[in-house]
Amino acid sequence: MSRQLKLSPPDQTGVSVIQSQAHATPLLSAHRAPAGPPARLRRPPGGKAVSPGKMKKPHADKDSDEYRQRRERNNLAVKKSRMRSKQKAMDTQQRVNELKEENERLEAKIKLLSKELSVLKDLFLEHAHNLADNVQPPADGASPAPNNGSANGQ
Amino acid sequence: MSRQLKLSPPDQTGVSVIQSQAHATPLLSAHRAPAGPPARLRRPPGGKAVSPGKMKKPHADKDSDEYRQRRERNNLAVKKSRMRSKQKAMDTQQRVNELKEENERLEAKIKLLSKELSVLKDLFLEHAHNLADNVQPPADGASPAPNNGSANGQ
DNA sequence: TTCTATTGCGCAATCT
DNA sequence: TAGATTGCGCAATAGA
Repeated sequence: MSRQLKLSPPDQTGVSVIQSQAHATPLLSAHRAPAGPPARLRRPPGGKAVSPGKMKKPHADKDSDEYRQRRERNNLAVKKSRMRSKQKAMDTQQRVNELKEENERLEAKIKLLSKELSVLKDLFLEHAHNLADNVQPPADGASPAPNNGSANGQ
Repeated sequence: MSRQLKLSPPDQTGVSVIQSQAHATPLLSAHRAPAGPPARLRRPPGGKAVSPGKMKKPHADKDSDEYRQRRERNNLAVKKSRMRSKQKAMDTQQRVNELKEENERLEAKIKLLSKELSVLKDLFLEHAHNLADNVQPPADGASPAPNNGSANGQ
């Protein structure tokens, strides 16, 4: 992850650079691999071909038994790692779906509660009026109870 | 994506299958590449080395100008595709974070509404009692009003 | 059929 | 030292 950010040369632009030498050299060149030729043309059967005593540490000959074992283990590790990566991506997507559903449930609940609240508020106001009417005995010819009211708090 | 599902041998389960032959064969073998040797040992500079007149259609020689152009275009496409893939993964992760926040907000709102509802219900009951007391002037020893009520909707 | 997009793979450099 | 990651290019093949 950080390797790229720390060491590798900018190849994000890529194309042009590669293009210029694409035909001349098979490819790979601006990357790492201090002692790593294209890998396809590497190690032409016949000799080291890379000037002996120059490479830091080829680790082992390509034919080496140890080399193959290392490669094999790494290949397995790579597969494993990639599998995990994909699984993780799928899990994340799944998580999104779950959260979406959860959200819908919560919104529905909010809607319900809001409705209930509204109804109760109306009832409350109505009763409050009734109470007031009772406390105030009807006198004169005034209208008994204009118990109307903008009973809407929502 | 679907290639795997249609043609390639089941390696989604992966590991085990691969493992079985991993050591035996150097590498690459159960996959495609009908005419594609390991690629690392392929075309050792000096000769075709793959028995001339055998391959169905190598498309073009590795040295071919057209071949390099095709490879180059594909390499670009690959980079592009992988970039998209990673971006998508990041977006999905971001989506998860957003949904989580949204959820918290909704839950908080539900908590608030529930509390409001609770308070209002209590008030309502209280007022109902008061109303009943006023309406029913104290007489005898009978209970003034059966104003009870299962005021619980939740 | 051709061209691009995807995907599995192995390699090598790095990271842990 | 070994396993885990990651960028890369290749080849097969899916998709248009």
